Amino acid sequence: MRHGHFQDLTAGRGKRERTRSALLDAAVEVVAEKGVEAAKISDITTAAGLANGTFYNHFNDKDEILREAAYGIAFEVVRRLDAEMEGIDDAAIRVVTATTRFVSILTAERDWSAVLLGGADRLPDFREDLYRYLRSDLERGVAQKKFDVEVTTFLIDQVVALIAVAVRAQLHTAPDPRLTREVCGSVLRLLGMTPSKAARAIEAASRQG
Amino acid sequence: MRHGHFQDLTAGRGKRERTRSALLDAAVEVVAEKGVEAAKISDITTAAGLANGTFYNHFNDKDEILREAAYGIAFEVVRRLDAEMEGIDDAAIRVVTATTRFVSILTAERDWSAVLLGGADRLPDFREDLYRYLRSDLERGVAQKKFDVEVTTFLIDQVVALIAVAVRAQLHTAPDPRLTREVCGSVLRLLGMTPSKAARAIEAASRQG
Amino acid sequence: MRHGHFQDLTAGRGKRERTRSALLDAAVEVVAEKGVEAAKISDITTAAGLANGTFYNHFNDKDEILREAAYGIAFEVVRRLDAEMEGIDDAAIRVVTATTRFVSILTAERDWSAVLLGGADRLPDFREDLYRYLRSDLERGVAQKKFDVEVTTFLIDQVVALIAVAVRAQLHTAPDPRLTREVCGSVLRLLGMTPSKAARAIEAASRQG
Amino acid sequence: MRHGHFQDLTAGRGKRERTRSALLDAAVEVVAEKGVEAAKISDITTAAGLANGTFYNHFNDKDEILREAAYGIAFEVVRRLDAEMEGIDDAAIRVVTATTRFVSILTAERDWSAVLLGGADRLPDFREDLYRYLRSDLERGVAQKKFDVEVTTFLIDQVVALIAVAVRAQLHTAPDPRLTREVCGSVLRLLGMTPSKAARAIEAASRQG
DNA sequence: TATGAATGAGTTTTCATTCAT
DNA sequence: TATGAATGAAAACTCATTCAT
Repeated sequence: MRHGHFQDLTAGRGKRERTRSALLDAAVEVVAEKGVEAAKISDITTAAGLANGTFYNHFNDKDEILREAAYGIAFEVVRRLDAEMEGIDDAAIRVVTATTRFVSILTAERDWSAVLLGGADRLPDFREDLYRYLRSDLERGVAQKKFDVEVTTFLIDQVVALIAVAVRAQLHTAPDPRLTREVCGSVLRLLGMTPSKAARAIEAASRQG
Repeated sequence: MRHGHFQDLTAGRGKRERTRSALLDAAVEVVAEKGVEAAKISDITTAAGLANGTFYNHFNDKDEILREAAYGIAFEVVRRLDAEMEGIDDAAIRVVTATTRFVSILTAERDWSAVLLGGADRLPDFREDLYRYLRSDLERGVAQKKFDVEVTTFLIDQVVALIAVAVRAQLHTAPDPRLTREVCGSVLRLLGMTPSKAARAIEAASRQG
Repeated sequence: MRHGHFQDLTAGRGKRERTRSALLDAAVEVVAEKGVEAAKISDITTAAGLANGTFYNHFNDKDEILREAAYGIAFEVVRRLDAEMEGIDDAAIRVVTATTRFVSILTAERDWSAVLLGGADRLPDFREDLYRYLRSDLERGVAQKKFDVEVTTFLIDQVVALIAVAVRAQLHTAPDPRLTREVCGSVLRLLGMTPSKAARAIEAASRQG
Repeated sequence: MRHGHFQDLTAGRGKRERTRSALLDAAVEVVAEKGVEAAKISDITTAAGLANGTFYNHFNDKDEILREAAYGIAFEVVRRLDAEMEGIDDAAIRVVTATTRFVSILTAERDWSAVLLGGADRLPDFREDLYRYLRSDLERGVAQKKFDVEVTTFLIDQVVALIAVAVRAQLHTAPDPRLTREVCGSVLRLLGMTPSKAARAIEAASRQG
């Protein structure tokens, strides 16, 4: 363990908080490396440089720590996204920006993807937040006559799946902006834009970002 | 355990084959119920009505039986698909038909999805087959000027992800043809068709099917 | 482990039953030696000459094996008692005989006491049987005008407590028939007999036994 | 934790003493609730509203605190008993009074029983005191020709066992003076009094008390 | 081949005890 | 002295795998 998002959050805080964060960061690291199922409690404590039993001073079981890790990461991702979205009015550009940024965050913080993907069903409320968020952008696009679709949960599922493909594709290789750009095009076309309009929106977004 | 695909395949055959099939069917059933990781060897033998140790007369470990189950199922899915695709020339209609049929097979045989989804990376060669297959249809569509995209593996990843969304959406509910139809539209738009052309292609495909 | 009651019971039976019995006998032995709380699962399997995990092929936890051991022993004690009580009509002699025999069984099979005493509350139904049994003898004594008490559950509690004192007293020393005889007197006096009548009844019982 | 016997004892004293008492009271409470074996050190400190490690500033282990708690309680019980016994000459009335009072103390201070019963073998010297005490009353009864028994340790074991039955019977229900009275009769009969004389002694004792 | 009991390494989990603050 | 987080030995429990029948 070197540092980690959770330890950053609790840097000045009490010892308990810092140990807890060390465990959370270690969990993220271990899950990224070995997968959710293969991650043992002892892997986590070892990665955190702590004794085995210490785990149980802070969490009841693997599920609990993973849920919390996933939630913390999700929260941070949203926080970073939010910052970039402010002031963007055009729905297409919003979608492109969000997608691009999302993928870029997850390819920068590689370990996060495994926890987020592996813990998707651990985060029903986060999922709801994310979906509300996306839904508002999609509806804005429909209102702006940019998108030609009916906005349903099922549609959002599809958008999310496309973005996940982009994340996964860059998970084990160097980040490749072209893939991200491609998937932005895919999302826009999925939402009913023609290939050419989609391409133009991406162009506009990249100028603006 | 009642019957199962693998037992159908080996109905008249020798005892060894039939036992083996019972294990494969049981594995599919158990994985569908509890997931790949939670499925224990003993769950499989129990579901098959066999003794614990019998497993090792046929397979070396869980991975092996799952790979084989996934492969057998994948093979059967392709077989059924192939039958329906013959004689269809229009790429858009081919894609719609394949998608529709694929989803319909997996929603009919519910247990198959879990094995296929959970065993995706266990089937590198099947994946290749599937991708070659899809690729030819997509390229045909580009040649026919129906699709306006560059056909890459990454694009196929996206198409597959959309189809998977449709399967997953119907996994725990009654099958809903509207969802399947919707996802067909999504795929066609993803491939660069306009919403209206996509809708028309779906219409045409459903008349033809 | 040498032999043991439970292994005697399952001598000719299948392997599963015999292993199970070995565990039960080992549990009795270990509990007698270290007490209920200090007895570890691994002590039991070691005493039985089995691997650790084997325990869980037969019982879910310590409580379960102890409950079963206590029940089996209780059953056997009752069986042996029953044999000796047949044909005795005089209630006082019945009580003396039962007490004497009970104490003698438990001092002969030393290990049984710990399990029976330690598992008393694990055996609600056995307790009920035992109480019904005692109650009938006490009521018989009242009907015969030998005993001058009101027969209540609370009274039986007291009789049982006196007998337990006799068992405990001989648990860690050589059996001493005088103690048993003494406690028989105590029980009869408790039940309202005069010291001299009580003494005579004991005399009579010992002639008869 | 509200108050407790040990805190009463050290009310005005220094902090160290008061903390120590809080632990003792907590130990009594916890043992009453969960039993000796199940009581964890951390249960005790938690019940005392203290930190985990504080325990070791005062006691070395669970055994030590329980021994001390049992001793303190035993001491207090004897103190209260003594007060009531003064000036009673008749041995039968002494026994009835002691029994009645003892049971009434333990049913009033419910938590004490568990510690006393569970810690019986932790208190060899207290046991000796108690036995000397009882022995002198029994011998007095024999000298007064009230009791018709040989006074042995084994006999005292039996008397104590009967009293314990009365305590236990009222442990989880509301106190019931009839049970106590009943057990007084049992003790007197055990000691060789006839039922009618025993009844009269109890009558006399209750008039006197 | 099928059986299913036994195995024991691998993990989880508990909790008395230590120790820096 | 009090704190309470960390420790790690010890115990419980799981389950893939072996093997005698």
